[in-house]
Amino acid sequence: MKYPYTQQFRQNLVEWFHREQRNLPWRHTKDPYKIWVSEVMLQQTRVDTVIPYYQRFIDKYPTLESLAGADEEELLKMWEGLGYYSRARNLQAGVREVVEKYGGTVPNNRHDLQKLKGVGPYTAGAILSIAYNLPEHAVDGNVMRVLSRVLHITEDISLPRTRKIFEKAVDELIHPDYPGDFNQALMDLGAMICTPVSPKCLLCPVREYCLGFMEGDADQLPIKTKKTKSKNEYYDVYIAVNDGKILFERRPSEGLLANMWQFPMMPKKQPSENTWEPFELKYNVTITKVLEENFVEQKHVFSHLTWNMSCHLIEISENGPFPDSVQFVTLKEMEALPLPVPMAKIMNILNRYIFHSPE
DNA sequence: AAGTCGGGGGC
DNA sequence: GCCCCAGACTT
Repeated sequence: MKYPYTQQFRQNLVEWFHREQRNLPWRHTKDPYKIWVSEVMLQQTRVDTVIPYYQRFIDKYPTLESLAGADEEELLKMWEGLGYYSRARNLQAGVREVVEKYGGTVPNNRHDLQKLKGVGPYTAGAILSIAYNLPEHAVDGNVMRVLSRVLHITEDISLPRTRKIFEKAVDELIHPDYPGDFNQALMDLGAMICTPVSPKCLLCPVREYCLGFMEGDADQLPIKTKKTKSKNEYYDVYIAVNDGKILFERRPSEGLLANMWQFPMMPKKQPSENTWEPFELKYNVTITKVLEENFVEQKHVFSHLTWNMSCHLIEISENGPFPDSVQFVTLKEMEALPLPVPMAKIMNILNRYIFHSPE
């Protein structure tokens, strides 16, 4: 049976949005480039986290051309702490494609947009509807949650194919006069009212048209089965000092935390495994003094794995030669390098140790 | 379809 | 601790 409240739902939702929408930095522009930047940053990332990054990023790269010409390490530094760093590289690659193939104008059709690096079905729809005011669906986790309740859709949203059901639903529901506002209204509703736990149905502007609310099981939706299991990884981390400089290395250009910088790390199968000699061999250094054998134990949880790091503070002799990815850097030089959060944590502890140590 | 890819906030 | 977030890409 067909959903009978299409007209009222879309109208009440958009009217509510026009009254209650959040004041967000990227809502003061229709520049497709800036909308694009915001949407990429918002992938799997909360609004409150993104806001300061977005503002710094637009200040530094105010135009598509400025981002196209940016230095990659500087770009990564701007993204530092935001996570999913391939987003930054893909965004720059996409922007460069637009400069080269489309003369600097962001495409206004789904076909060309989705061919750009880092632009998938959601981001394409968001750019099209918000920047170009076109009636295109932009289905994310938020929209699936809201519409699973409104339309009482009980398909498992953890299955990739389920997204198509919601895209079709949006195609029918979307407000033809305010497509961008409609899509953003679904987001705001999901963020403020139709929340994952304890949805505020009594405050909802469209509860009269919500099948889930009528059934009384809105808070049980959406159905999501798949659960992620994470595994433990163990490392020795060597903070290796020589003449005021610290041994540092750039991670490989692909995979986890690609191209970001770290203290040298030796993977261990067991926490008890000893990697001191393998470390000397791998990095071609000699340990001359152990300053703090157990400097700090640091744990860092990623979405799919956990790093358990045993950090050691040592002095080494500079043997070399070293590959390009390995360098001695001063604390000052280190500040300019993009560090993943687990390394920034260790860095903070090291700074406190150096500058505030009681001894 | 399942894994990979960060980090933080809320409970 | 666990869940989820304005997802995309690879295999």
